[in-house]
Amino acid sequence: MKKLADTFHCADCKARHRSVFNQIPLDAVDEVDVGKTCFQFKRGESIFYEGHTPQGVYCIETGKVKIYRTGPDGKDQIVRLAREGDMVGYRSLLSGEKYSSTASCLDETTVCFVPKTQLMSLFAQQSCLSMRFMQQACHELGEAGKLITNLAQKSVRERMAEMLLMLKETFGLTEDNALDVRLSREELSTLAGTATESCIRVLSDFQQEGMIRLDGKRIVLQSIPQLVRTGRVEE
Amino acid sequence: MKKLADTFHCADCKARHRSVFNQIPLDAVDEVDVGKTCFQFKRGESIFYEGHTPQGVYCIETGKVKIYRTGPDGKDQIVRLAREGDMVGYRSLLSGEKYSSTASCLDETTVCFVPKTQLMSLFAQQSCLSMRFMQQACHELGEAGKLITNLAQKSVRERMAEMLLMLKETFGLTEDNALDVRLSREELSTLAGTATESCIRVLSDFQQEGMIRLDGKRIVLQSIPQLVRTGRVEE
DNA sequence: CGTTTGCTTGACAGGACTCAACGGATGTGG
DNA sequence: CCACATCCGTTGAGTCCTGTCAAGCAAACG
Repeated sequence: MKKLADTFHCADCKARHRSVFNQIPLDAVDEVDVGKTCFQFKRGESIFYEGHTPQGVYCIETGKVKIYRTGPDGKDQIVRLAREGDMVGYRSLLSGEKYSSTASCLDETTVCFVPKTQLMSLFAQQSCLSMRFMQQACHELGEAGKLITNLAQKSVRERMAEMLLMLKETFGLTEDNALDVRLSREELSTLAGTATESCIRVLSDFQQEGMIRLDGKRIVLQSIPQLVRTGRVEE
Repeated sequence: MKKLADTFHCADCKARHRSVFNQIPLDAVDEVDVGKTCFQFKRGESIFYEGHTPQGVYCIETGKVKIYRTGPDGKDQIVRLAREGDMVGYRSLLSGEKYSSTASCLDETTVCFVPKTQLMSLFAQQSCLSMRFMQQACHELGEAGKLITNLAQKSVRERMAEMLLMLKETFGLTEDNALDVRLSREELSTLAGTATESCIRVLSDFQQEGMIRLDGKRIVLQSIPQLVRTGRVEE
């Protein structure tokens, strides 16, 4: 982790259009910079830890982050993924609880830290902002409900197919249709809520069935309709 | 479902102290009544349905409600329980989505319906209110994360123990330590994310081990510490 | 009082996890 | 730049948990 000497400015941020700050008029957005500190993390480093007390929120400027909880056996469960423009750590701050999860970087990641006091003053100044945060929380709550139903009702095979599609939605594909994230087999299994070995077996099944092609850590999606069918994804 | 001729007044509501409206000063709380409609539901009736478009939010005046999603096989998964003072249906309204779940009454239940326009005008008038909604959503998001980890990592036995404790927290106990909710075996299994038969077997195991006593639909908790241990509940 | 719904038990099959072993990749330090 | 160590990915074997199917009985309900 490295504290950056000069801070990024929200006005310049490429990810602003997809962030919760996107409704704030351009001439007021400098207000968000007040009190801000920027950090750089390497792959594997953590932004915050389960059990600690939140002091503010982190907005991802570049990079990819996994948010996970550690279960009673010490096994991890990824509950959310985030990329540039996404907010992390706001959940616990706003509910007034300690962090219930750890945020760890999947890539080299730069984040802007907005302290609690500044966030609260922003809420007071920009009434649309608390609305946007609320929307965000409510949207994620819906996503969480979906995940709950899937974990409770779908087979490992179905969950794996769905997970691959979710990764596509979240991080997109490279030119050759590979998922644009670097995740270990263990992280994939943690996402799908299964054992690493089961995850590997299902992936190789998918490859034999022509749905995907494995190329080291890279996963190329070859037949999305087939993945949708095996994942029984609605909509 | 019965539309009530006269509406309840928030100022008189016994559940107001534990609702999201509890920060609004008493002399301003009548504002919440504006545009309100009150309904009465019998056990088994639904307040809203998955797929429909939200027009407002429902605040429970008396009664108990389950919020559940229907999975691809038509199997239900309860994602949340609510009681008097709790808000239902706000998630979808505020994220601007259709209902992702159905709310169904476990008891005779009376609710106050606050239309969307009125809620928005309340947000504008009472800045603390949007803050309270946000807190609520963020808190539930934490609960959802807990549920996700449990479903992914715990055994049916462990989840059942945890569920019984959760029901105790949510609805409390009668004088003789029975859970103060009426849930069928099928609803219990839907809560724990398991099959009805598995649910029944685990309950009868728990009874033989002296943790609980079954008396028809009533479940008497006899050893809470033992339940905590078998559920591996943290905190 | 018949019909339907819910509860319970048994038998069975199969999915998914655990344990163990091995080769390959990755990374580190001398 | 090489040797070593560790981590990661993969495969096989075995077990057990958990879901499904079927049937009987009790309870609720109109």
